[in-house]
Amino acid sequence: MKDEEIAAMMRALGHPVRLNILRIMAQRQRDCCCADVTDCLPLAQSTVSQHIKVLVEAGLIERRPKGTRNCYVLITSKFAALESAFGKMTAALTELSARNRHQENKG
Amino acid sequence: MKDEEIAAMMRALGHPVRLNILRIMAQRQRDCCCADVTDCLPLAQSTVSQHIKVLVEAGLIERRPKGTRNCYVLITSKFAALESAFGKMTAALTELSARNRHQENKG
DNA sequence: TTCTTTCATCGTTAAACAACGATATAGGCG
DNA sequence: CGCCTATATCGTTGTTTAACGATGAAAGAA
Repeated sequence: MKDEEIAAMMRALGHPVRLNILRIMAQRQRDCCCADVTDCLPLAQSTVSQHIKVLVEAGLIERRPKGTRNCYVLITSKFAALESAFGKMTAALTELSARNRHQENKG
Repeated sequence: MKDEEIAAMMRALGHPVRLNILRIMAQRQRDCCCADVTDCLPLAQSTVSQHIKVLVEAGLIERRPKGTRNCYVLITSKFAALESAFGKMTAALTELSARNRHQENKG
């Protein structure tokens, strides 16, 4: 996973409303459409739709047209991939950082 | 860890240059100052300093004045905390999402 | 066909971000 | 003290984001 892609997903997750939207979508029994999310938030429908679009474009959720509504589902594989990539990055940073501190103590 | 804090860290990580800066800081042997980072990037010093500020304010790195320079070190505990929070969130989302799909298949 | 519902998109506004060059401050050196 | 170095901050510019109300398109009901 390239930095650009990781950063794009992080950016999509970098807004509390969008974290909330993801939880609402996950908690919702069965289908979850835009109106369901809007009902749970003090935001205009257009604003919610815009946030949803950001999540779709980041590849974190999927749109499924269903009659007159659009249902959204999480793409769990993408969350897993991001978690893995982030974990690897954190491990690398932490390891290098620790090694440097070790040398610092010696010098 | 609250959504607002998670989102703030995610936002700070949501730019490829900042991911790069973190790697540069971690890879660097011993101290890492602003000039060291700037040397590795095709960006103005002021721009790099600004990115560093974002990382400091997100609580991901720490500034340590050292003579005429400022050294920066990763706060590994914050990375661990974020990784943990993100992992929990992902697990919750995935679990709920899977349960809903299960019920969907039944209904 | 006509009305209703759902929702994405448009247009707007204000705020935040990203990049730059220029400036200012603070620590060391002569 | 005066000079140099490192770097944070200022001011500017152009871009992106976040929020809203209004509009428009598509599916279904009357």
